Amino acid sequence: MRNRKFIYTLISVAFAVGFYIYDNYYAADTSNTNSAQNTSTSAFLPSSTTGVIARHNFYTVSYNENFEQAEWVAYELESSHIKSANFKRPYFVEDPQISTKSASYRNYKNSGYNKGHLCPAGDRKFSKEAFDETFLMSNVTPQIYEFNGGIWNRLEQKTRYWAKKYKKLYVVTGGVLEPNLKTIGSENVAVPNYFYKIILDYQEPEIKAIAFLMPHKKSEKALYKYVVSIDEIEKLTGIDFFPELDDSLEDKLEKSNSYANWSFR
DNA sequence: CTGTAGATC
DNA sequence: GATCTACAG
Repeated sequence: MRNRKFIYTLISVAFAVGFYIYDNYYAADTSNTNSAQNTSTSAFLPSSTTGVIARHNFYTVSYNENFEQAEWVAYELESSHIKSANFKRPYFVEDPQISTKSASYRNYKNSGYNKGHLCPAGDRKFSKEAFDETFLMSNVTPQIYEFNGGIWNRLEQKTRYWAKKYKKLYVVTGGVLEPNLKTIGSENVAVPNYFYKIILDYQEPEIKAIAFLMPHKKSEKALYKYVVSIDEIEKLTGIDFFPELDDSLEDKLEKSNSYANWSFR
């Protein structure tokens, strides 16, 4: 009888250990195989002029408290991320990782400006968690309706098209934060006069980059009209965009304002 | 896709 | 304030 009890105990322990191992393996496995994880861009993060960086699960923010918004938002965009799920939009909430508090959504109410995503919700549709994470107020900037839903939306769609075509992109987006901008709300959220988006395709043999600088206004012009060099955006923002790149490659990519390698379809 | 506003509890 | 539905480019 004592033997039998011992064997039962042994079996129970074996199951418990087995489950423990299985559980941990399974947990590790989902985080590794789910391409949703760790897309906050560990490589190629720009420099931060503020030192206030929030690493979220699906994108990274450098926040500038003076302007009550991000100076940049960076993330990876892979072809596998592009999905057409129809998630319900959640409410915008403050970013818990910003100690100085990201701007409240109340600043935008009746301001005449939309809450424009920097990391678009449409780029994070591979999971509800990723989608919802784009609705943090640190990922938002004031944009007029005609810009956000117009040429800016066109640029975001083109970026998704390139992600599908070129497989994997590193994207950096922000408003140009400069003195004397108009502000909205009680917290004085600055309204940028220009927005930029920089895209890196770090894939041999043809590593390529493209940068856009757009005036904050309605436009029907072709997207390529807004292509500039990364150097130009660095001059305007004081941000070093790809410090992790090999210097000679960085120089070459950043001084170019050619879009020859990018298909505008 | 990108968004907002009004009604309701 | 949260939630639902309707609507606009």
